[in-house]
Amino acid sequence: MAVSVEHLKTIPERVFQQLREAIVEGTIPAGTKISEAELAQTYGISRGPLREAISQLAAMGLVERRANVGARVIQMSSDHLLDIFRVREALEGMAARLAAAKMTPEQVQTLMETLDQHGETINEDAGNNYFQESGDLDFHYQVVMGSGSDHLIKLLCNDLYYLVRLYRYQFGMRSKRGPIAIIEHRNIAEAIARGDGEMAELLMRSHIRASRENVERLLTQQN
Amino acid sequence: MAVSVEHLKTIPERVFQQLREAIVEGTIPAGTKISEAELAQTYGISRGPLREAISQLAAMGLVERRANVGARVIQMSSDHLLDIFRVREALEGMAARLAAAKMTPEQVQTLMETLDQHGETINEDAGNNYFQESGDLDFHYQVVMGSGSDHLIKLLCNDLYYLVRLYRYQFGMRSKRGPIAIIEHRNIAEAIARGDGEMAELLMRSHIRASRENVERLLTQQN
DNA sequence: AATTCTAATATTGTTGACAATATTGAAAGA
DNA sequence: TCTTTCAATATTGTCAACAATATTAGAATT
Repeated sequence: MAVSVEHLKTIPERVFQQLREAIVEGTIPAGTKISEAELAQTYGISRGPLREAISQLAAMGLVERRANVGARVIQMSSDHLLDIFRVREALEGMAARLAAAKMTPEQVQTLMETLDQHGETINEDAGNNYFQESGDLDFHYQVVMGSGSDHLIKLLCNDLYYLVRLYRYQFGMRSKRGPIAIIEHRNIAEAIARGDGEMAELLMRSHIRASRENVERLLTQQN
Repeated sequence: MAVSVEHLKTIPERVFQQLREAIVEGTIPAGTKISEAELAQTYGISRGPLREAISQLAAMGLVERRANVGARVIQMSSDHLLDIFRVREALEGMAARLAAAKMTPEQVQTLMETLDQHGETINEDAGNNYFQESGDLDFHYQVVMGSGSDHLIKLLCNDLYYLVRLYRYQFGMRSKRGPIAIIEHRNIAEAIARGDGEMAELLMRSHIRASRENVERLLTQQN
């Protein structure tokens, strides 16, 4: 997922982004101790800015920090994961509702084109993999941006979606919901397109709830 | 509002809390430039830990930071304020739903007692002031804690409620919704008590929406 | 062998000095 | 008088050394 890199002005900002990506992709595996000395050397910086970056990671829940002991990459539990889905259901439901009222015709147009593209891709690779990884969040991302709510954008795009990506790397589930999910996406997009916020919220919540229930199922059967 | 002070282990944590309180209460007024040198001297610490504290404040949206320029206390706009209400509606609606499923009888008991107390208080001072300030957030706080969702607790109790308090100090509106609000609180609590999550969510959302619409009204008539 | 204590080591927390950037204000030119 | 330039100043960003705390390893004791 491409990330806009407008202002890597300061070292903490740059290192924060790099560490975040490394953690999300598993380059730094779950549970790993974050050694300040080691990382400082790796990035060729001093420990001051590094510590600020680590603070940010802790604030968004990617690492857990204990005083005088250090930080380690979060290890996501099932409870934690399901909890994230519930927050997403609430926030993204609201985002869809607002998007229906605020999205510009251009944004709606782009959204529809994205869905067309996903439709083709999903036929190509017979389903789930690519979609699960990248396309799904693309859709959600656009809806949230369309809501025009700075708070929703920050909470979802800057924080929660990174946790979602982390979970996908860590748990690595193959969901098979791809074909169904894309239909649900289309229904949501259409509700947004015709300005029906009530319905958009309803459908978005139901979409995310279904996703959560699917994960719940997979979790119980693999344990 | 009393704040649990278990771990002021490290300087950044302690100073973060102190600054947060000072900003919320207006001791450091909106728009004020945060001078690192000055504050470091005030608190008798060096700039390193102070900067970490400021980063945390920026992460939760209490100050805005620009590279090589500095941080200043946020000045809340009407849009910003209304945006917060929408996020609250989404998150607290979900919190109420979960609370209905998860709250222990003891927690429900405590919640009811809190409401009784508020009922008396509100009769005493004929209405709005005390309630608006402290009691209202008490209720919401308890519901969120009862949800058992770590993410909701963090987002609401650690972040958003401070912004809400900041707005109350900054805008200083007298709402007159006190008596109505307390009835709504009671209805929500009863839905939670009988385990009706669906209804609890509905009522909580409607409660917060009414609050937002009230603020919206006050904003347009005073401008 | 297991446990407790202690000293050595390693890691995080904090500081003060230095570097880089932005702001200010006065002088010069239009 | 207004604008522009540029040097002086102040402020933020970064670093490397020092202090405080936690972890580890080994010796002593049971």
